[in-house]
Amino acid sequence: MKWRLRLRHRARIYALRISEWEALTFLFGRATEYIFFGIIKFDKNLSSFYNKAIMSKYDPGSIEKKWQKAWLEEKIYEPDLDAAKKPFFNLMMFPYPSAEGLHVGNMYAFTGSDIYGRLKRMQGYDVFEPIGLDGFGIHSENYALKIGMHPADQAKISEKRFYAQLQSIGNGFAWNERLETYDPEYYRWTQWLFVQMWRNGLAYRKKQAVNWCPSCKTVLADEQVENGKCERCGTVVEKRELEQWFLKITEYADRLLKNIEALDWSEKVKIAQKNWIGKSEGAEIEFKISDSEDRIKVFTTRPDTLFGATYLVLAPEHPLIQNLEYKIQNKKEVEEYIEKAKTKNNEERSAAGREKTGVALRGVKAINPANGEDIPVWVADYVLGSYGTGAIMAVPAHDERDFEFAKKYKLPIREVIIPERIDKRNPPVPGKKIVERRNVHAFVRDPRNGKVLCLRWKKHPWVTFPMGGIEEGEDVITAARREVKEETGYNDIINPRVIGGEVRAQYFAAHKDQNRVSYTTLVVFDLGDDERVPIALEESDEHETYWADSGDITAANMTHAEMDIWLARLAHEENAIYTETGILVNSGKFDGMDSEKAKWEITKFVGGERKTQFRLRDWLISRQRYWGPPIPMIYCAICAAAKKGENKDMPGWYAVPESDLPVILPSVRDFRPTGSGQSPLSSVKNFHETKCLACGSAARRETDVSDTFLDSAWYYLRYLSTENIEEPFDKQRAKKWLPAEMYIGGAEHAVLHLLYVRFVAMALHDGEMFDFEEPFKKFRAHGLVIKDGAKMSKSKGNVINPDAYIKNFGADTLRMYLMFLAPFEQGGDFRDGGILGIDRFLHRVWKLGEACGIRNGAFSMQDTKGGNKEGKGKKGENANLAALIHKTIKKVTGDIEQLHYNTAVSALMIALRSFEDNAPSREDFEIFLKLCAPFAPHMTEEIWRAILGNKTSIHCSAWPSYDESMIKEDTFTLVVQVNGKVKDTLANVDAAISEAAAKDLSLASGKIISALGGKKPERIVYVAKKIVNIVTDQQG
RNA sequence: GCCGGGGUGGCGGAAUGGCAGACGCAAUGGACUCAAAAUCCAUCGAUCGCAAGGUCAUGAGGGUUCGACUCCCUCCUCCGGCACCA
Repeated sequence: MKWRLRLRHRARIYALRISEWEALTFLFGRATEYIFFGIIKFDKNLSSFYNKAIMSKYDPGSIEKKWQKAWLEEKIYEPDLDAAKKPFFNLMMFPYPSAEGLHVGNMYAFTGSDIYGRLKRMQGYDVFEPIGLDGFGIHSENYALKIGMHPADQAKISEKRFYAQLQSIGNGFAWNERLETYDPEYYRWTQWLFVQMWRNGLAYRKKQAVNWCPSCKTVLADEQVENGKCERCGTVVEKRELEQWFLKITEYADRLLKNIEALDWSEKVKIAQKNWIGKSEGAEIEFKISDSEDRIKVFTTRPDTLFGATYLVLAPEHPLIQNLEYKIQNKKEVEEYIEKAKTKNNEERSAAGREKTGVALRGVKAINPANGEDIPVWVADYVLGSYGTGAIMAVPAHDERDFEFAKKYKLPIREVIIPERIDKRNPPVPGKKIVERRNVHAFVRDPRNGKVLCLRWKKHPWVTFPMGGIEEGEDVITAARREVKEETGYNDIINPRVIGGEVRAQYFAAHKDQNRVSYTTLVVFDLGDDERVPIALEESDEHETYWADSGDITAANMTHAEMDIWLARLAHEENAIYTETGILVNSGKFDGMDSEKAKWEITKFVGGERKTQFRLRDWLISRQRYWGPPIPMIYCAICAAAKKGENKDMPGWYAVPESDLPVILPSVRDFRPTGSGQSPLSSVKNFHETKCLACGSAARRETDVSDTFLDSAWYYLRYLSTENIEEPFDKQRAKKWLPAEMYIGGAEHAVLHLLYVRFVAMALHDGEMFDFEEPFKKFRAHGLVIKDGAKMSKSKGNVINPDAYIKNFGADTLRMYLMFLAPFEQGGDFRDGGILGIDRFLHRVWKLGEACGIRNGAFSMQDTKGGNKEGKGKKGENANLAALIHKTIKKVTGDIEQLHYNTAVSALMIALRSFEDNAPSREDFEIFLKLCAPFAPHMTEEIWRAILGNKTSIHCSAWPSYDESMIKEDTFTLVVQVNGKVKDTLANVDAAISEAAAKDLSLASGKIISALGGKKPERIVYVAKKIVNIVTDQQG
């Protein structure tokens, strides 16, 4: 595709040259002709050729470079960070420099963000749009490893390349404030941030099972593991017991969750964060161990099902297993199971279709505190050690996982919650007697044709299955058989199956004049043979028997209020378990109670405690890699032995004093990851050997580096004070510029960067560094640029580099094309073909600009005659043009505010066409040019300054405002419908027309008269300034 | 499985209760040209019809409404996110 495009483009340029040459020769020819004949006349044809000959060609290459340089010199994108009156922080996610350089996906995001910023700048805000590089981290390090370069050298190369590319796309970046996370002047403060966390008790070290990527040879945070795989390299992650540094993000779980509600952020990011934080409300309940002082605490969100808890399960990591050793009779078996569970990697543990495994702790019994029953205790790896208390009560009747496990190991299943339905067709009548009953419904199917045995009631509009009450001492199947025989006479019914448990229903039984509360069981039979016994008269008086098609057995056709539940259970048969809330049964004194109420009543009853659990876990920030900021901590073994240190829970650990920061990442030749759980720095003696700050004895520096996401968790703050060597950021400036007005970036960071950055801001807020808790007022996730139906990625080989497109068409064309593809927040398909449409558009704008310039005398060789001729005699059109201009201002402004760039561009295209037909005044054209400026900053600047002769940048000019009264039209097109179908449109109807007049006008239309065909209008609907709908009596 | 977001011409998309397909791409025809390119003009959902005009069309089916791409219900399907979280 690419070659074809290039060819076309070359052909175009070539053709352009020819046409210039042609124009010149033609001009010479005609000029001689005119001189020869002595005719002093410029005809229109000639003047247009003349124009063509003198006009410059739109050459984005030179124009773009020229203005990029001029903007830098004039500093038009550098707001005064201290004195700005209307600060507007327009932030975009900074890129991590990758091997391929900037790709179209990055450019898409930056352009979208920049257009928004440019609108705000022209609206009079002091827009601050900084840029930098997130250059530390595994991503960059792996690339350096691959090409055999040192990451620091590689960074310098990437830096140059990225900045050149970022320069070429024409964004209004504040280049003075750029930053790189690997710059010691930057990571000095990343380390400072860690020290603040440490001092505030938010950083700690702990040994636990962590995610280890065997390919990246480092540990990872939970957020960096996707489906059990490393988000960087896709390798299956293992569990390793390691001592690591964590940041206590869980301490902020509740606030992080609560604040989400009020954020003006993309909804999908908010939802992803909510899910990730995963708040669950429930209870902690203690189970005593028989003949022991030990207790097992479980967390459950369903304490209402406690009476149905028929066993307990401990996670393999659960510490109590060690305590109970003396009681466990099958110790060896249990130990083997635990050992096996440990070595299982995440994939095996979570693979689809996995089967649950477990081992009973023989000799250990727990006591269900609700009913005093002895229940078995199992160990199984479907229970996670890291969530809740690492132990659960299993309620197989009401939990799918427990059900699966109980079925496999033949553990008892006891139903304690049943659904309830209130019959909408025969609702309970207040004041009537309430009678409780146990019922059966018999579902009898004829296996030959699938038909189902039903009753049609004679005195009531009911259709039911054979049904009735269960008599004293009778079991459900016997009762169902009896009812079928009594009511229908069928005697040979076989294969009885009870489907699920009881369902409670409340209804009014009209034939008995009482309200019923029924507990009904569904029994399914197959029909054996057609033989029937005679039925009693009182039965046949009540109802007739018939066979219904299985398709007619629906909740709408059948009278049973439980029908929807029956249908769901019939579809699943034996696996029909009920996991929702309902009414309690088999639960002693709580029988009949509503689940929601029973949750807390039962918790209280057994002395449990209400508890909130979060799914979120602490942020693991150590990395056993080289390319990152060393964690600024020192460990002294002597102090540790003496239990001395800055934090009594972690004796021996000291933070590097702020005055000693940064701890410089030493330049070492061998920076490869070791794979031993130690960082490469652990072998650099002169790095880690140091003295204890407290006692002066030999001590060791921490050799792990911190996660890249810590670098990016505060970068927006540093942008404000890149020159400041005294402090990480200037508090006054932070107060002035933050929270940022707009933040644009990818949705893939929903639970990574966007969660961490909120956490860090909250922690700094609590450390009284600033007033706000949330750093970004508004966040919008941009869509992805798709190529050939797939996300752009190196492995798919469909990454598009913008450079070639910028070279061929110019950055302006590419910018506008990207924005025109699809709604910005949705993303779109990058196809080579579409760009030509924008290319044409910009050439037309250019031409119009030059024509305008000529008319206004901006060119030395002016064609006044031709210009005047075009400009005059079209007064009638000008009123419409004015309305269009105001409409376009409104549309473009509104669309940019909402990031609907594609429709803004479309509005500009419509306006351009009208301008071409109507020869706009200079003022009108300038308005149009301003509207284009955010999309095509270079070309509009060239026209604005070089052609129209303005002295200052278009990007600092005032955004045009519109006048609502100019948009209002005097007339409108009235659409006339007959029975909802358009039959006529009446143009130029007075906007002030009355309803009656509009109706009369419509009825007078010839087309309408014939469409009505003599039928009388029954009703006429009129919607002001839009539509008349004539409804005739034929309409149903 | 659960939670989001989609499904509209040959293609990208527009229209959030009122003329479905704005705008653009591609395609076709024409003008200009010795010719080509560029440019300009016209056509461009399907179908019936010589035409006027009719009929059908926004994933499928139902519903609400004078009127539904738009609101409600059921289902199909694609794309994201989470996934043994008790």
